[in-house]
Amino acid sequence: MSSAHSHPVAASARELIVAHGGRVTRTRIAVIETLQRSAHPLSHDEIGAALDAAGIVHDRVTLYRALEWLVEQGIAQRIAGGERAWRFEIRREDAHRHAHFHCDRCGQIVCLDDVPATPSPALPAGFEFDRAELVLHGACADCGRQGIKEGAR
Amino acid sequence: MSSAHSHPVAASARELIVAHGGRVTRTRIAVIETLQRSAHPLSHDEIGAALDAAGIVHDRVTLYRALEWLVEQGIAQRIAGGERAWRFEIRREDAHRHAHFHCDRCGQIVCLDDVPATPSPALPAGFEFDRAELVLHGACADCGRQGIKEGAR
DNA sequence: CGCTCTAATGCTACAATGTTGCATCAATGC
DNA sequence: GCATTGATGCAACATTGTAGCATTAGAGCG
Repeated sequence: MSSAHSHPVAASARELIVAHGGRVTRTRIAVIETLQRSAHPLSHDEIGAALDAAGIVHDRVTLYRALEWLVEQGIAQRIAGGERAWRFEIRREDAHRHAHFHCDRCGQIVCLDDVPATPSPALPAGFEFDRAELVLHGACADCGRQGIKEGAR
Repeated sequence: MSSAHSHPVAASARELIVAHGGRVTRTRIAVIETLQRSAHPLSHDEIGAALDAAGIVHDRVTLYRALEWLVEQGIAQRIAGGERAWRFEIRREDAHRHAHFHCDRCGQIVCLDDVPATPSPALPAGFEFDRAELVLHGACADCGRQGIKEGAR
């Protein structure tokens, strides 16, 4: 089960880890592969569930640290979802800076590969620009069809 | 005590509350005035501190609920800061949709009134657009001058 | 293969942020 | 002043994320 993705998997998890001077552990491999397989950013919780499903024994803290390391190494990146939990996705060279869509009904986050994240940051003097995060809010295709009620929460 | 702000206060807190069919309480008034006085979005914590400083007795939960109500009524709006805490600001008619800048060093959030939040949301079919949140990351004027080290966290 | 070194892990404990339930208080309308 | 009920305050809990530390297990080497 690794052929039907819109996002081609560039490097193997093992290669990525070694290339960044880290140790190859089951947790890191599983986390990277889970992220690579997913079409949208995942939360700690979702990644943890995926590891459980795959029978990978892991600790909550270990998962946090594995993700922290991936972000530090530039392998993955964090985005601030609509809720107060981080979400993670593999950093792909092709569509590195894209916007995200947050469904205010189901909480799902979708990558908008076509929408670039940052246009022209006209910042005040003295400010140093690093990156932009563009999150569109609304209802996704599934939720939108069911009619929008009671909005976000 | 309401003259030296860059953002002119449109309506009095009392008027705003009554207009939305709510009861005028000391907590709500203080929260609204605090937000109106601030040039940038505030977190629960910061608002709580402001109430304390003003001698307004209040409960943490009450503050959460007051803010929740303000957002429901459209008086205030929430933005997802870089950290996992919400930040709040008064919704102003003039610059309703502006971007925000998050300093990854000091955590401060600044309103970029000049930068519009959303250009052209070309969403996939079936998606319903509600609003956009554009957050630029980097170092603010104060932090940038001190040189950037150890990046975000 | 066995040994060493230390990066990662897996606890436990804790901090910060946010929510729920319920009894009490007080703003509003009469 | 009195009743009604929205708003508060408190306690208890849920979720998300961190810190400290002993133990485990990758990776390199003889």
